[in-house]
Amino acid sequence: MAKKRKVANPLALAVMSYLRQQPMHPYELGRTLIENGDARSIKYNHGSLYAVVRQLTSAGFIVEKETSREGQRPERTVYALTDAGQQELDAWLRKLVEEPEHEYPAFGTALSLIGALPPDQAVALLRSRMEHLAHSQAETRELIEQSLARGVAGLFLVEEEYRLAQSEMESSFVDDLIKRITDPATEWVRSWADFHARDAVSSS
Amino acid sequence: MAKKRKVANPLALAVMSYLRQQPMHPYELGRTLIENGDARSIKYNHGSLYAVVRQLTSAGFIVEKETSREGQRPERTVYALTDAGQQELDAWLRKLVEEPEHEYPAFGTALSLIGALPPDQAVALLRSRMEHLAHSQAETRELIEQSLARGVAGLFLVEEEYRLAQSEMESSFVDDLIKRITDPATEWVRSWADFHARDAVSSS
DNA sequence: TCTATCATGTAACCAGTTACATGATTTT
DNA sequence: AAAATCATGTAACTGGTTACATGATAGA
Repeated sequence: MAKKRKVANPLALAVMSYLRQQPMHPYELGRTLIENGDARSIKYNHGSLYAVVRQLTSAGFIVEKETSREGQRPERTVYALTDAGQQELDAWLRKLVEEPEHEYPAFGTALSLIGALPPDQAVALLRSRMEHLAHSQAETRELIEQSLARGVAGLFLVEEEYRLAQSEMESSFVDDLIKRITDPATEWVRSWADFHARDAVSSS
Repeated sequence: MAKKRKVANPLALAVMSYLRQQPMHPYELGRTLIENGDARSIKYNHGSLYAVVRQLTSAGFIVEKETSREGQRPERTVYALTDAGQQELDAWLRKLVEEPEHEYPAFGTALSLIGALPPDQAVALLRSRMEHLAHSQAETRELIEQSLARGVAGLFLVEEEYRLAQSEMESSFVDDLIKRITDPATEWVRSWADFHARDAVSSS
């Protein structure tokens, strides 16, 4: 039974990673995350950030370094990474890079229950999905090009390239799936359609 | 701002989908989910199931149909899908099939922070990942074949095929990434390495 | 018969989200 | 000078997970 991380939210990983460069206060962490574009791969939520910072603190991975107040603004508490934090960051990141995790993408869920829709409807929806995918791919490609043009190093685009590759593979998968469903030679479509034929009759 | 679903947990979708076939009690829903293999695409947790059932009930998507007690076993409460539930199920499933969602796969997170590791370590870990991927692909392929051999209809394997396709694309992406990192012609690797060279010296 | 596993559910706890608060700065 | 937005944080709520409880059945 794999030891659970004391703090499991990916936001915490980003927080530790930023704090390794330099101590910061939470709000600044959030801004960095956004500006940096990391919020595209790590779900960011203002409220969660403070929660995560609290958790990291009580786990001993970060410490309050100083508390300063400017004028009448709320206090800004600056945090720094501890030694334990360093180690946790390193171990966690390595694990993430090395070991694939079992995940639950929404489209997987959709596919596992798609039988609940009649095949012709499923096909129509899948076609529509293809268009959505094409749009978002175009956007991602543009984002990558613009970034390169602005001189962003390739290292920071790998993650977008990954997103793009995923999306492209999904497109071809869906394309193929549509073909299979609409191909009269695919035996299982028959029973699928029959199953729904009953419904259609009884609900009319 | 997209209307939020009253009940958002994917488990709820599976529950409604099963209840459309026939009324059941929660424990049976759980068993079905496992036997059926749907737990591979929908995260299942015994406790969450009861939570979700409660939520669906108070949202009016399912109702308590009867409560029976056999011997001294705990009561079994049987639930049935309501009309509102039917509609919610249909709308939700369609949306899931039609609209790609922005997601946060763990490897995306890893890639967005991989710069925090020195490039040679990154490469070593990525190589190791390739092996893990190969193993899990072999398992999935086997699962698919065995299922086909047992006469499972192709419709119920689409989701595993999707998982496999994803994993395969990840393999080729990682393979390519390793090549780029180790290719001396890739300019950005230089600055990446330099960045870590400082660390290595200062921590010695 | 003792122990494990199945069958079924409840309750306490915790992580994460939504909503609120409030001074400072910029825009209209 | 009113309105909007930024900067910074806290607090209440809720969804989901872990842990507990308990009778029934099956293996050792």
